[in-house]
Amino acid sequence: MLPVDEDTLDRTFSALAHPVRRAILGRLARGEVVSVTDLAEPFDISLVAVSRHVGVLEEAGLISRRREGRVRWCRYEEAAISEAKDWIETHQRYWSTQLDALARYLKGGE
Amino acid sequence: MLPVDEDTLDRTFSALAHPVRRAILGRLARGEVVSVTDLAEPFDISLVAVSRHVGVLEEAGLISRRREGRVRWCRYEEAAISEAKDWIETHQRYWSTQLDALARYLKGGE
DNA sequence: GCTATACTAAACCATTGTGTTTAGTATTCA
DNA sequence: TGAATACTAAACACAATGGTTTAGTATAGC
Repeated sequence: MLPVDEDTLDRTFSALAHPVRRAILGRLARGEVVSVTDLAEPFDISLVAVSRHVGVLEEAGLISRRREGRVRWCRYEEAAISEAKDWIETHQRYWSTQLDALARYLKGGE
Repeated sequence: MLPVDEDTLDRTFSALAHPVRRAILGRLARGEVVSVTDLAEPFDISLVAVSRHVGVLEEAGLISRRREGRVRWCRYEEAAISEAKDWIETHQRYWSTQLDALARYLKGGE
């Protein structure tokens, strides 16, 4: 696994740390390609606020936007979130290894 | 999988969004049980600042602290990060499903 | 060309985050 | 008991976040 830039992880985890952004990302992750206006519809905040959340997700590389006339079509990009998952899994793996070693020790194995 | 509280995810992802906290968590995830002073040693920031980072990790449930005399021993808690990973995997799963459906469609399957 | 639509930019405000230094509280050790 | 150690709390400064409203830009449709 390639080492991931710390700033990239900062941006990715920060982007995931807001419920509106998680909801937007969750919708896009289903494969929908959606305009900013449509993305904003379920929320009680202004379109401006949603537009900025979308910007944060794009900055983090979690989504991309394609311009078509007046509309910006948003779609999911898988690479960034995979890096976040990889970070978590790496540390879970250390943890599991440690637990396994403890289990073997307690069982009297080597 | 149990639905996870949004606030919990907010706290978990926020906690993971700082490089010092990821480094601390990474160390503890290896199974080490470490005092706050020892955790602070590699960093160029004050012990006070590190103590607060540790507090953020504990608030998020990612670690726990046990008091023993003057020393607070910190250790990894696996539950919280698993929930974060579950959130990511759930959305990746939707995405994969979608990709699979597309692949089947393109191949002319049903 | 004029108006409506779909945004984004800018300015503002309140809150939170992250660092600092200084104090305060336990606990240990001489 | 008195000094050193291992923190945590409190107060401060400053930047970033997340919301608002108001403008501004570009496109679409009449």
